[in-house]
Amino acid sequence: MIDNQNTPETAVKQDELRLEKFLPYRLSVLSNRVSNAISQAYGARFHLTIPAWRVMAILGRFPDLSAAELVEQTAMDKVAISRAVSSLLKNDYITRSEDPADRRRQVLNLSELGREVYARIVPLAQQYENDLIASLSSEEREQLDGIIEKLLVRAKEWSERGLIDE
Amino acid sequence: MIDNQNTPETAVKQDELRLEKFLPYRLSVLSNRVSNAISQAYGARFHLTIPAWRVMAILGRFPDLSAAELVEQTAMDKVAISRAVSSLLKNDYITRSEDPADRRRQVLNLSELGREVYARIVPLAQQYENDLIASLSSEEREQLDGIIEKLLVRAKEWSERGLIDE
DNA sequence: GTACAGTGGTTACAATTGAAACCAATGTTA
DNA sequence: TAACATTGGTTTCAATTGTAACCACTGTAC
Repeated sequence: MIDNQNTPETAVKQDELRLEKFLPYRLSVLSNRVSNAISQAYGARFHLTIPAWRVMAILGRFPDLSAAELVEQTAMDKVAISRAVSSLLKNDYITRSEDPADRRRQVLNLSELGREVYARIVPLAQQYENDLIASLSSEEREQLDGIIEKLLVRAKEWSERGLIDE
Repeated sequence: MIDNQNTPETAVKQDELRLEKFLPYRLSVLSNRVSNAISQAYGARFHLTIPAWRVMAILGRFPDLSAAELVEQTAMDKVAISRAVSSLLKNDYITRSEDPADRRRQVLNLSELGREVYARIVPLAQQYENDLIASLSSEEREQLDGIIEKLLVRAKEWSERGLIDE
């Protein structure tokens, strides 16, 4: 429908932006498609939102965390964590206990039920990841790993040290 | 704060998910950080949301599109496009004219002002992209390009043909 | 012609999200 | 000890987003 012939690969004006090749845009499309697909898979089965599943995924690996430590681990904001935690408590997927040493702090863990759900979702998630990278060679997978790591470092610097030029 | 020593690279239990290495998660964190940083840069200066800027970016390259064609190009949904278009009209960043051949269809274009803004944002966006990939070698940049393309194809198949196993 | 399906686009309403205000407990300074 | 800043976490309210219903117009079948 859209005539592309006037913008051949070899001659792009510098003052034009080829959105379909613009990395931030491609990352956004890719990430949204992937997250939506996966969350449909487990969301329907276990009534989990993306933030809630993330909290479970972290607690599955690192027990005895507080909400603040979850914030630190996930880069999610504290309100999102708070809501995810309260919905997980309603589902009985996690437990919460007071820290006697600091009565503001509340220690979170997967419940028995939560561990069961976790154990069922993990292979599902891994299956999606495997399917996603199925068309990559093993060299490409290693390359991707290193590249993403570098990009994450850079993007984190932006959020910590402020933006370019400012 | 979190003790990582009990999960060395070399020995990960298969029934655990190392979220910080899980590709969908990393993509999400990366994409959010990048989009937020960039949109802060142009959003503050030009009162543009991410969807609105995307519409401008497409119209800057492909004039005379209708809203439906924007949907096709961007993979955004039609409501988001409609809202972006109406806010851009308010800003006088785009123009809208009826298609005499089909009175439902409305043809969109950057206005004079819109072209000026576009011309100022494009280098800004490119600067961010360059900064993001600054730590990649030129080989890595090419690798990334090809890899993302493959991943996008796969993820698109998910959204078109339904999920794995279903 | 009139019916009726399909398309372009907007509106309405509910769910999700984010920013800021807030409460309670702790730490720090004097 | 009293004052005040800090931290952990929740609530409130407004902005953003997604789904579905909707209106206007077009194309096709009869």
